[in-house]
Amino acid sequence: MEIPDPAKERLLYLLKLLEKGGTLTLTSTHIESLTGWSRDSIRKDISYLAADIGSTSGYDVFALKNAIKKALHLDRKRKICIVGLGRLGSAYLNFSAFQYGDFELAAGFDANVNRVEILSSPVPLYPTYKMGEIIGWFSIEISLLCVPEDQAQSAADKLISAGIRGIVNFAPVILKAPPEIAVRNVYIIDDLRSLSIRIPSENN
Amino acid sequence: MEIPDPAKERLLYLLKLLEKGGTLTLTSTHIESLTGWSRDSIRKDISYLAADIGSTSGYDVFALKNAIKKALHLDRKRKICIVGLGRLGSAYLNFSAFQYGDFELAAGFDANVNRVEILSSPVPLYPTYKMGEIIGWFSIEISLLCVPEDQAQSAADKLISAGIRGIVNFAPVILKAPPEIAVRNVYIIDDLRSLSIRIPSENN
DNA sequence: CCATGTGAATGCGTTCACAGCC
DNA sequence: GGCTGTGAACGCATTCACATGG
Repeated sequence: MEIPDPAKERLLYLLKLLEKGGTLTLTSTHIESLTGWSRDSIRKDISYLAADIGSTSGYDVFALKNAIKKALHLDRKRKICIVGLGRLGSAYLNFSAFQYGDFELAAGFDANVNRVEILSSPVPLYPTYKMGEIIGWFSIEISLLCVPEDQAQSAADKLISAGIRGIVNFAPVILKAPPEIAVRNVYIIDDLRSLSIRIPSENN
Repeated sequence: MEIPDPAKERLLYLLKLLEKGGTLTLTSTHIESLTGWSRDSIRKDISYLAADIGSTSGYDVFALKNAIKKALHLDRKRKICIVGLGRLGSAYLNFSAFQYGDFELAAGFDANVNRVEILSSPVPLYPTYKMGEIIGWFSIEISLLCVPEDQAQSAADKLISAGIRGIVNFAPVILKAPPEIAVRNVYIIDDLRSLSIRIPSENN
């Protein structure tokens, strides 16, 4: 059974919830109170997993986590890299979740050779022109794009021709990329707008 | 006519696109090539705006921008604040888009009184215990929540009882909040996962 | 009563198809 | 041919309703 996209997003959020909460078992009613989604849709979503995780007394959290990870293909480590080692990029170099989590930071890139040599980092750093070989060599799938606005598109182009599959874009631009490349924009103004349209009010 | 949620999200993205591109006029076919959405749904989305912006030769970009802003209630400034003035929070204090854009930074808060007094900032800073009065006084609608993980929930509780309407949460926790409070989580691991499930592949 | 799971029914968002216009 | 705009048709996601089990 193909999982509908909205259901995938909910399952992703549910996974996050399960990873935090300390309980061993959880019912759809309980999840409803935590998320606001209907019991029915929660049961349906979980049923898409086609795994044997529910009993008459709720879901086994451990089994449910694994089933979601498996169904959404989050059950293997993926390699990532950082392009642009300014303030933001170099901060992510030492982000602890990239050292023990499911996303393994494999390399950092910057056009400034000097910066590449001077920065201390737990992973190897390279000048930008080595992106092509390194990304293929390490099988890097996703890149954080942390370069200044005016360099974002050209850096993205290099990443794409190097074979990247996904980009987390921190620059306030809309990247042009072929549809098979997954792009996600992280920019505070977008978030504020998205929140604004969800805030109900007298005059809104 | 009530605008469907998915259409709202597309319109928000379209607005961003319009604000970047320098053209004066745009057709649905052109937007299709920029976004990958179908011409049909684009026309339908825009028709929800019920504004007179399309002609036989495409849409007037200026009128379209205004119509989207109006329909999504983005046609007025909203006040925001920052809670937690560590690395991230204090960086946003001086973020230029908060000085000329549609979101006006009105205040910053931190539990550490010393930090509140020492930091230089273009907006007034207050100790946390003043949140209640200040948020009401300035009609602040949205807060950036930049405190450490273990303080996120209690800070959120204070914001909510002070009357905040939306929260951009940078902490890697799931905030408990009543449904009428809009919450948006900004956390890189979530973005990476969301990208991962959209990356097609042989073994995915 | 509580729970999961699932086919069937509902309802909503997208797509279609065509009218109207340049 | 190009374009917008829109009711109608379609298809998919959610909800319902009920079977099954403790």
